[in-house]
Amino acid sequence: MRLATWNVNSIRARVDRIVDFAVREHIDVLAMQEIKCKTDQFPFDRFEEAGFHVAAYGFSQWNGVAIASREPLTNVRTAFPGMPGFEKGHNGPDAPQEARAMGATVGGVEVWSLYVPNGRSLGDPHYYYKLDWLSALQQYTTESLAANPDLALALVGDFNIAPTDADNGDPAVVPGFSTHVSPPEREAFAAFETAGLQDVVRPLIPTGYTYWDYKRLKFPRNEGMRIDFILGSHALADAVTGATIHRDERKGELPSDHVPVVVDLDLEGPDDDDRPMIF
DNA sequence: ATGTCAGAGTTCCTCTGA
Repeated sequence: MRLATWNVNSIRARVDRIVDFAVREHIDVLAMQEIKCKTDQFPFDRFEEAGFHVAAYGFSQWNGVAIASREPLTNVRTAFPGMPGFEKGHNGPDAPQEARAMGATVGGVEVWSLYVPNGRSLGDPHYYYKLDWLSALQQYTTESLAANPDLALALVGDFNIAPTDADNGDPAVVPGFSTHVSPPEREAFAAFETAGLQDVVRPLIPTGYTYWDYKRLKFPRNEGMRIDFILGSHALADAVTGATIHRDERKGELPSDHVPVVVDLDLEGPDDDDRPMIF
């Protein structure tokens, strides 16, 4: 299985290049974030013509997540248990949930397409919403893997966190003043490792960014950030055979400000090697 | 220079979010 994640920054603005990419790169499962449309505005037909099933979820011009898959998606969910909401500048137990998470099972893998809240600025209500949201996701992950330690679980998407200083090449993002690099955000990211997940791309691609702001020639200057990740449980991580960050997708006409991150998975597992050969 | 985008409403500009 070839699994990809991409913050597309509006599916309608660039559906051509997204479907072209999925077909050209033989993507089996494409998790998308920031589709920026309502569910019924999603260009389902364009994906279906190319041979994909799609589940999409959005209810305003902001946020929105989707998963396209060669195989049918089952157990589609539009929130993880305990997912906090946000409304009118404040978070809290009564605030409505946003369209930031979609879970589905495909090919034996539980995949979550995630658009972690941006945080806006340190101390902003949105920043605490971000931390709460990550905490609830970590709790869900911990409980899922406690109940089923061999679950093939993939949390993929735009985490809006640069976990190390090497992941931040944008001089406008300053430790102590900016979101994405603050210790609480980095601790929230590291907590997924405690929960039993690992970044399955970094061992194969130690450096490089996945996002470059549109402003101020950030891409030509390579002042980007690594904020898009594929985190996997041990059952998923054991199956990884390759990874690619498609930096070229930041080039050309109408690019998203993020590029796709892809992993190849051999989910047949070691049992294949034990199977007797029959001639 | 917060120098770019995308979407929607207050529409052929201004606002919000990123």
